[in-house]
Amino acid sequence: MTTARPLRVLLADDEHLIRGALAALLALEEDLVVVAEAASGPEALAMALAHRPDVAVLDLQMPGADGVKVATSLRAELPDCRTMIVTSHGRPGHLKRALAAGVRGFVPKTVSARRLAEIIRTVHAGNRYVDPELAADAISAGDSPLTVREAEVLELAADGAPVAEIAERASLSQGTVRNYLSSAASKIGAENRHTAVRLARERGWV
Amino acid sequence: MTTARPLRVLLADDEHLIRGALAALLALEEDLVVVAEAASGPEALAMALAHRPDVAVLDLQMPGADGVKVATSLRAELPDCRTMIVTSHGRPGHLKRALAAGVRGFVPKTVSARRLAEIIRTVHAGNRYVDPELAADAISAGDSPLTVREAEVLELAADGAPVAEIAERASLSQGTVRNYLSSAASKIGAENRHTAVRLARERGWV
DNA sequence: GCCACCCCATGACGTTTGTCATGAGCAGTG
DNA sequence: CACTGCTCATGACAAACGTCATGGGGTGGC
Repeated sequence: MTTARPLRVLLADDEHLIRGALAALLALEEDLVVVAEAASGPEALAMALAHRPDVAVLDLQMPGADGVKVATSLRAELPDCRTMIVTSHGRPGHLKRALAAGVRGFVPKTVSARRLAEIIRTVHAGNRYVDPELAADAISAGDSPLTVREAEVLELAADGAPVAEIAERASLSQGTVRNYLSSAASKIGAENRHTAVRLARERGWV
Repeated sequence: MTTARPLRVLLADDEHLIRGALAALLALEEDLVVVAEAASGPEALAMALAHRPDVAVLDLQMPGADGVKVATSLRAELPDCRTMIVTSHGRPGHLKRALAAGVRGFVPKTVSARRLAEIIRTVHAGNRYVDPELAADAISAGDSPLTVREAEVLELAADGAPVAEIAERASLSQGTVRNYLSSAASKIGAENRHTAVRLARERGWV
């Protein structure tokens, strides 16, 4: 039999320990070769352009630009490169954003390395793979009921700023801000904006 | 030269991917042997009692019981076992809690595997190792200026509950709760309790 | 034994929110 | 074109919140 051309992988994760360990484990798979590693979003992008991998395995949380942002850029600049996201704490909204960005694989870090290798092959073959549990969460969380402005105002309220400050930053009147916060909270089912922010965060709506 | 007795290591992390990868990397070090792995706090404890490792490498965030809690239990039940914490997002307060629990090593996951192996040896030799950057953060964050009750009330306020609910859960009058929240916020330098909660969290005071 | 500090409470005050009614301008849809 | 839904605004009222003054009971230090 002929030796197939190896599947070229880019690995991006800001934690050296994990990235290195992962590279070592993936190296055990004969058909995979890690051609580049990156510790930040921008670096991942640069590395991808330089080494043109078949599959980019991106951590969700990285300094500079998160995995989804990198995936979006990659899709534009390197369309042949498949992207997938690996994450510790997968929230529903992330998954949705990722799929919208053209990501083809979304897995939590609780999978085994062997399984990850399989998924990399799946993704490379042009198929998609989404962790069943995360998918279920995403479905049960549903779509955001918030309008654009409601989400916007809620986000500005995220760090506990008073209404006056939110109004200024959003260039809205204080009354309008309070109306939006009120309707957002009632849609979410929260008693006040602070729990509303928390719940919206959990569901990936902000 | 005689072959020294290998250094027995317990690895606890809820992310299979990372734990497995780590185990593989540490296995490359000739003097280290990973004798047990665990995916949760209670499991880590049970495994430690069963296998009696020399050093327990614990992830900070695990289901069941976090790394520091496990370390506390280990100190009581297996005093000869040295403990160390590995974490992704190290906040000052965690470090403080960890040291108080008798943890001898505290490192972020941004270190390399080789470096981790060195630190495991350092810890086993009876020395301590704390990541310099985390140590600096901890020092600059300083000690909590909050009294016991202030911290307690602040914690109850963490999820955005109204004063009435906090008062009930703390068995205090609403007025008292508001006084504590007020003084806590002013000590922290926050404008309201919500930002106070956030800042206190960041500094590890709750 | 005085003093400092924490704990808990009460009452009162002004401010900030949450909520509701109401309405105008402006999309997109059937 | 009528209708619906989003955006933005105003005004008003009740509830929640932040702040201050005040006071009693407790613990620990000097």
